[in-house]
Amino acid sequence: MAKRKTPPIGSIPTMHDVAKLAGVSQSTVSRVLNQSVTLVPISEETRQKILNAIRELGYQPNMIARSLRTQRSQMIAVMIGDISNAFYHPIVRAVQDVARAYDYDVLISNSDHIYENEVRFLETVLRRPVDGIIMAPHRLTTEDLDKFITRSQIPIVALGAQVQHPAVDVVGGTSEPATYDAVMWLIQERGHRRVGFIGTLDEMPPGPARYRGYQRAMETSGLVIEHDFAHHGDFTLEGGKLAMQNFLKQENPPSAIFVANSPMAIGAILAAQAAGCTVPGDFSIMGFDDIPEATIIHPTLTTVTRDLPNIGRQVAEILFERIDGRAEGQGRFFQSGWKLTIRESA
Amino acid sequence: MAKRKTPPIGSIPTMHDVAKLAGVSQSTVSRVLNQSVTLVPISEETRQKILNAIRELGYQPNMIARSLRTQRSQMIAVMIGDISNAFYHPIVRAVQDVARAYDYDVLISNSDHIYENEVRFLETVLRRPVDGIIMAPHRLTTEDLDKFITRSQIPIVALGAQVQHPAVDVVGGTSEPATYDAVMWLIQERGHRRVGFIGTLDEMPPGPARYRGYQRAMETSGLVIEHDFAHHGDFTLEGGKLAMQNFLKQENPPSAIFVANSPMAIGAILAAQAAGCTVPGDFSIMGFDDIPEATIIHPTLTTVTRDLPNIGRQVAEILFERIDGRAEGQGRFFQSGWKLTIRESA
DNA sequence: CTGAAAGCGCTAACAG
DNA sequence: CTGTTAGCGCTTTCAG
Repeated sequence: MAKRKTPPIGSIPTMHDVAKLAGVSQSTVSRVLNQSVTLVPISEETRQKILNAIRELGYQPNMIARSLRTQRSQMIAVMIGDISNAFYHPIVRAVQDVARAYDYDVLISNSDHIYENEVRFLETVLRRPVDGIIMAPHRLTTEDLDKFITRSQIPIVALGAQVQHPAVDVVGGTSEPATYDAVMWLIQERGHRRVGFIGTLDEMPPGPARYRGYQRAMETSGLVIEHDFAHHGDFTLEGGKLAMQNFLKQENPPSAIFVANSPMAIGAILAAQAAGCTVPGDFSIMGFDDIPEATIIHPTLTTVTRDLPNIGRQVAEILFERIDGRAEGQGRFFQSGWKLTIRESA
Repeated sequence: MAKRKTPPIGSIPTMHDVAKLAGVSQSTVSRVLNQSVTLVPISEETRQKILNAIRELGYQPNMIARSLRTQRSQMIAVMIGDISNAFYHPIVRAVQDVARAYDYDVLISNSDHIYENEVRFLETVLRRPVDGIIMAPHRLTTEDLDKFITRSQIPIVALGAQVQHPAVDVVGGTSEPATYDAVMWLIQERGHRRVGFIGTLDEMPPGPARYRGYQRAMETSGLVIEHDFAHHGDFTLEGGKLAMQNFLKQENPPSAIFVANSPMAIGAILAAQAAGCTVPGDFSIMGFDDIPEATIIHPTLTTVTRDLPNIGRQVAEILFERIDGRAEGQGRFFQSGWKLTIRESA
């Protein structure tokens, strides 16, 4: 009696099937597939027999079984804040490219900046162990992260310096200094004295860091932040509109507004124009991150520009350094660069 | 001698650890976790002991081991054409929401419309068996798909009617009729006699279907498609600019242009304006799919509008019907609805 | 009501 | 150079 039935048509062949067809043992098949790992040589003859059998059956190794055995999943997880925000697109694309080069698959998750979703993401990667994590946490506390890290040991790279944990690598730290630069430029190059701010005023990153950069630039320049100079915005285009509408109601609004991200900056321009104001005539407006919409809007948007594809590559390479054991110990910090892209809106 | 060492700090607990702590066998733990499956009742006392142990250890079942055993991965894969194209965002978001409700994870992959990437995606889901696939194939041949399907048995739902396979469910079929409607509107409501077209003229979907809709509307109206009325565009904003530049060079260009997707339509508007032309004054321009950029551009873009979140939900629900065995047999076809969103550009 | 045992497909010692 | 064997963590008969 056969040990194993002929596999039903359409069922996926296993290593066993390959071994049977090639007339060798299953472990020999495994060896030729992982030749790099084993130092043991294999006779060219059996190698060919096995390779032929593999081709004939169209065999593909089952990653699930392999993962269970090796305790590696060949998969990394990425949590982004908002799939609609073009800021993330070049980053995701770059991460996928790097992962592909390392022969890894990518599990993408979208948090929509909601705390429950961020926690759920952590639970997911605990149940479905991935080999590494890239995330842009907005709501997660350092405590949540700490609880996760002591349980999981999975390397994490965070996008944005809001996270403070001795074990996680961080790429970011542009918010404060880049905002400072941008606001200084508005003041020194464009001669503004009354500069406003739209961004999160609550704890949600990267709100606070960008606000601090704004504050420092104003102070350095000896300018005061008047009572109504800063309005809250939720980092969406609609949020930018709402915030701008607050400025438009004011008696004596700022002449320039630094907006903490570009979708909001575009919303602000649209709201100003809807109210019959001109940009940059009545308001100079500056955004953060150079997304495609920045050149669709009229006037085109002046922005703080980071090299997003490069950040994506960096973040992924840093993660793979950990995964491959090329880096160990304390979490590292990488500051990414930026420049100002001057267009029409400021 | 202990059968199993105390798990090292930071290592993930297994069902075995839970069983030991609760003083029961591992299979009993499995039973309380899958209570719905088993019909066997479990004494409230052991149930509680086990639940407590689970809580104490913070145990989470290992999905990889479960998958190997059950031959189900609790994961679906989604292949989209272009992560930068806002068309996909509401769809991806809806799919994630539905998947979450079914307790599934989502593996997202970005093909960038490149044949090799699409093939690679198929290989990936063969090695890492997912329970279902949603894809927007652009370059894959029916033959590629057929080869895959006979090998894998994984249910597939395709977005867009370009795919013809007896086993795959399709959601789409709007391209031809919606384009027809849109072009008819340009002719009948706006009085255009000379209507042009930007889209793929090669085989790449959804180019041909939209071109056929355009053709039929022109014929029905007794209008001729002149030699230079249709230009090729690659479905990106830049591609739209290039195509428009061709029209701008012409002696006697069309007065209205139907553009096969909205990023290209925006590129066309930008190119026209850069050349000193006005929209809709010199050219009426109409796009396909209502993306956020449509209301950022000035003039705002008139589009064919599909209910994208609804399409995403539909596509996911159809897939889960297959996965759960609620649907069987022949691939089904679902036509999604559309309407015209009239704005300023046409 | 609960435990023992088999086995999903694979890798990695350990023997030859 | 190659085969045998023991699990990875889990579900699911099969016995009690």
